[in-house]
Amino acid sequence: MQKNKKRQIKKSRQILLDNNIPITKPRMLVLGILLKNEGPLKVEDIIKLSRGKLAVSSMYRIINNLKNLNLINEFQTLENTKMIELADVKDEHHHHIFCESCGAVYDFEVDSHIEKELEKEIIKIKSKYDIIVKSHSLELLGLCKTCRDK
Amino acid sequence: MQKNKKRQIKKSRQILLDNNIPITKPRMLVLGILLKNEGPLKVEDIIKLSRGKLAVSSMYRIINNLKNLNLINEFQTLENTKMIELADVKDEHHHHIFCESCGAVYDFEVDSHIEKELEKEIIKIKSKYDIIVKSHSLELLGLCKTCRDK
DNA sequence: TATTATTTGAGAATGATTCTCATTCCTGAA
DNA sequence: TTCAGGAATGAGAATCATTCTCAAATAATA
Ligand SMILES: [Mn+2]
Ligand SMILES: [Mn+2]
Ligand SMILES: [Zn+2]
Ligand SMILES: [Zn+2]
Repeated sequence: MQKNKKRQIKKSRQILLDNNIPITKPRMLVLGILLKNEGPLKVEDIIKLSRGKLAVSSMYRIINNLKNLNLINEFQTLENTKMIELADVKDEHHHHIFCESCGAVYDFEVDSHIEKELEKEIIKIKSKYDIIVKSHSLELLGLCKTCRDK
Repeated sequence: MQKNKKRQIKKSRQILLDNNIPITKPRMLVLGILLKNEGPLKVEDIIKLSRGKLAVSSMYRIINNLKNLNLINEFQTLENTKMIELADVKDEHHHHIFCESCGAVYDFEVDSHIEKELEKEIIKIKSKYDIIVKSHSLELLGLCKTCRDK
């Protein structure tokens, strides 16, 4: 576990170095939290997980920071709560499923062949709408097992 | 044009009747605005288009009203502004493309065969994640012609 | 038209996010 | 290693969207 933590610290530092922004305690803290919890987090969660070591205003500033560097994805839950997660590294790409009853969010990937198919289709859109498509997001809405069993 | 307006009024009234909620001036007004502008609107736009004939609080109440009846879709722009549009009627189904530069939002439909393909793929998700998928949303991010030309 | 429950309007209250600015912290040069 | 200058942070005020409250207006119904 200690090993893991060290690796995360190294990784956080590297991310900041790669992006030419100063290595500060608050930024290391936020990255550490995002690295440790791979799923998406609510702003509120990040605040809690930082256990008073981070001002709320700083947290928002840092998140916007990272967002501008395309280091994090942001999306909204069904109740319009903002959620944050580390961005996909190149190649990799994932989507989200929401349970419409309990609001849980799950990551998922589609088979690469359908992702390819999808992308082919998306490229056609350029000609139809005269828009060059840069990225896409697919979200599913459903009912998780726990909620179904109730 | 007058003809069109009358048709819209009739349609708005019918929507309210179908859903068993009282036909009131504010509700007719909001539905009229949503019917007239088929694209998605910001809350702010609806307020403007109602030209002082509608209290802000009422507008929010009515929107939530219609949302609970599944009569409208809601989504967020890139800048996290809420947008609203009349929901797809059965069968029909559409998606959105955002221009990441100017923020414009366009509706689009994917060819039915890929939509089918997509849905097939989505069904598999049930077994993988043990979630029954009810609906999906696909959003594209790109660059529109006007922005490209600049 | 009169009755009654529902809806509306106005503005207060709330909650999330941004802003401000004095203080603290990084970093690179000496 | 120390230090100076510029950038980042913390605390709380300000802003903005949305919800809440409740008295007054309105719609459905007979
Ligand atoms: Mn995710
Ligand atoms: Mn649309
Ligand atoms: Zn659930
Ligand atoms: Zn554009």
